[in-house]
Amino acid sequence: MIRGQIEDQMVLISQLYPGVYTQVPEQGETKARRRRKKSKGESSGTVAQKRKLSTEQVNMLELNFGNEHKLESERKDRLASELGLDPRQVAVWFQNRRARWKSKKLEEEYSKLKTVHENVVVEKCQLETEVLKLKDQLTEAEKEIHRLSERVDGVSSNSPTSSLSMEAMDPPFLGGFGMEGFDNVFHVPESSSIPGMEWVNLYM
DNA sequence: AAGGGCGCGAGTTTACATCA
DNA sequence: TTGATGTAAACTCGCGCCCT
Repeated sequence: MIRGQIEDQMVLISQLYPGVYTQVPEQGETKARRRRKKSKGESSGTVAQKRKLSTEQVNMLELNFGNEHKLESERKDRLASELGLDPRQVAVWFQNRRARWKSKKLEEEYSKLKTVHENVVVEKCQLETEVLKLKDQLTEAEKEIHRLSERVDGVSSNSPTSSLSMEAMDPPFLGGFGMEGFDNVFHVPESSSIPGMEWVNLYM
């Protein structure tokens, strides 16, 4: 069916352009055309080749391209004869089509990476906010611990346990050690708890 | 190893269509 | 009508691979 339409079109084209695709009409043209550089195979009498493949030709080529992007010479010759084209035209079409395909792929890839990057940036902001929040909580916890230890000292200043100083009670990662170096790694999800740090959760 | 033929990718040129 | 712009077809160049 499509094959029949293509053949009809080929007949029409061959009537319009005797010497199919190797010449363009020189007289009575509706538009002035720039002269094309001669290709290797062109004889001195011929000028440019006909441009724009027909819809059917393109459809058939697209169908073939969909099956396989590479073009073996046997398939090229078969396609060329089926479509009434020069094998060289088929080869060129496939080359250009591969280039377009690659370009489109790159665009898609770029678009995906851009989306991923945007998501990562948002996540980074959320994590930074979380870190700030946790720092605040930590500061509050330190203050609370300080208040409690002062109360304990005041009540039993003479008891044997009174030697329990603030420094001794502090977890090693608090106070003197500071948190500056852990900005990027100290992330505690809101819903989770850390073994051995349950006391922190009391203040959350 | 050398060199010729061939196909391919990348980049460019050319012809044409479309639109403001 | 015309110039700008986009796109497809064709071209050029350089490279790698294969064969002799």
